[in-house]
Amino acid sequence: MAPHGTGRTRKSVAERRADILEAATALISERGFRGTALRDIAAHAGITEAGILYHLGSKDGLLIAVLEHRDEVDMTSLAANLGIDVAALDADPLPVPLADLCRALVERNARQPEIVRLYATLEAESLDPDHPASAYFRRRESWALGIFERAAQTAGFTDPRRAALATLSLMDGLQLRWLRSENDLDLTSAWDQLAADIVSPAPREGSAL
Amino acid sequence: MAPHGTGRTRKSVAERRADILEAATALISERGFRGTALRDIAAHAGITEAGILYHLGSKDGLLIAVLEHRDEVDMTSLAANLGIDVAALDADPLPVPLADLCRALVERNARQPEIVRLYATLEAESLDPDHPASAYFRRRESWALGIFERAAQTAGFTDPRRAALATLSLMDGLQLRWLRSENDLDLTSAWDQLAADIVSPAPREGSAL
DNA sequence: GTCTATAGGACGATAGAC
DNA sequence: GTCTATCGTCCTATAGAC
Repeated sequence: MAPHGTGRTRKSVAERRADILEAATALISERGFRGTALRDIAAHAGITEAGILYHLGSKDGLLIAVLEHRDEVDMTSLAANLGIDVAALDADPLPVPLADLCRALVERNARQPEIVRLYATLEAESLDPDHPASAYFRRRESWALGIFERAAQTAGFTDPRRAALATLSLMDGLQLRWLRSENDLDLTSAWDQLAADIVSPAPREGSAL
Repeated sequence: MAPHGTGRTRKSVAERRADILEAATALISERGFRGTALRDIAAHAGITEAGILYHLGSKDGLLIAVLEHRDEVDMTSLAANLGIDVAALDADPLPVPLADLCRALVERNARQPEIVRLYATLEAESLDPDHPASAYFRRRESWALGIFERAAQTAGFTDPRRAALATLSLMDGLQLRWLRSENDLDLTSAWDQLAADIVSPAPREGSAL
């Protein structure tokens, strides 16, 4: 059953939305949300400013749509890479140990630097409580800490919370460096080197975590 | 000898500059550089937009002045905290081991969250090569890697470069989390917990770095 | 040395034609 | 469903009065 009956529209609503979100994602990851004009997004999406506002309501609404769309895509591909169901990402004994979770995330991120930059930029920008994505990133942070903590439990860490905090922080910091000097730093191999001592629980007393 | 002879000016040029830089620092750390209007900085500094441009030349010039001013202040206080001379920060066998360097940095940062936020925000924003602070942050990154690497050498790491990368990344990531949830995270004690296994060289084979 | 006044754009959003 | 036209606001920067 088609969206509606006229049959005259060249692009469906969904296709338009996808075009807009794609253009917005690319530009916002380059210049930040506040540094990107609706005009430029419109030009890249082959539509006018008014057209965007018709589909997304406002510039803030566009940002939220971009983020939620990325979440959907990313969760699906993450689960696929881990060989588990999307729903299993919320399971309490997470069926994946910390090292595998990190490896999958890093591998995926290495393939999409623009997206990583989008999140890095917005994560910093949204530290301001007045930023439209502030609430979104607070939710996201506690979700991330949660899944990392469950993965650390699966891996057998004595202090899963601490392991989660260390791993997440190291990953964020490394990705920032990778984004700045994309040439002389390979994200995946750098991660493998740096994370070796953090990502697996201590074999015995002495190298704690 | 006073700045000049009229004796009528209520505030000296240096004082004006200081007022402007202080207001700019506070606002830019809240909203990012591109999200902050000259108008607002002027209002907070008790001056007009034209007044700021007279003193700093342009908005980009203001940003560079803010960053260079912070560098001056921060280098001085860092050296003082470490009990060494400012010039010694550039010495090649750095007279300070990695753990002490990190501890001093974290302690200082814990006392000035707004400044940490300024750098976090700008560091992300300036990933765009067109950003006015892009070159500044590239220089800063290689300076930081350099001093961390020398501190790692002093501490006796077998792979100082790797230790520097890991430590810097962990610190940046942790500070980002601290900024987002300032209430339930004490930066200094969190750092002490997370860094324990990274910041000192392995006593023997098994917990590498 | 600092101000007022204003130029000259870019911005997000709305109204209404098609 | 998408456009054109436009509003009102905000922006950086300059010129010139004081």
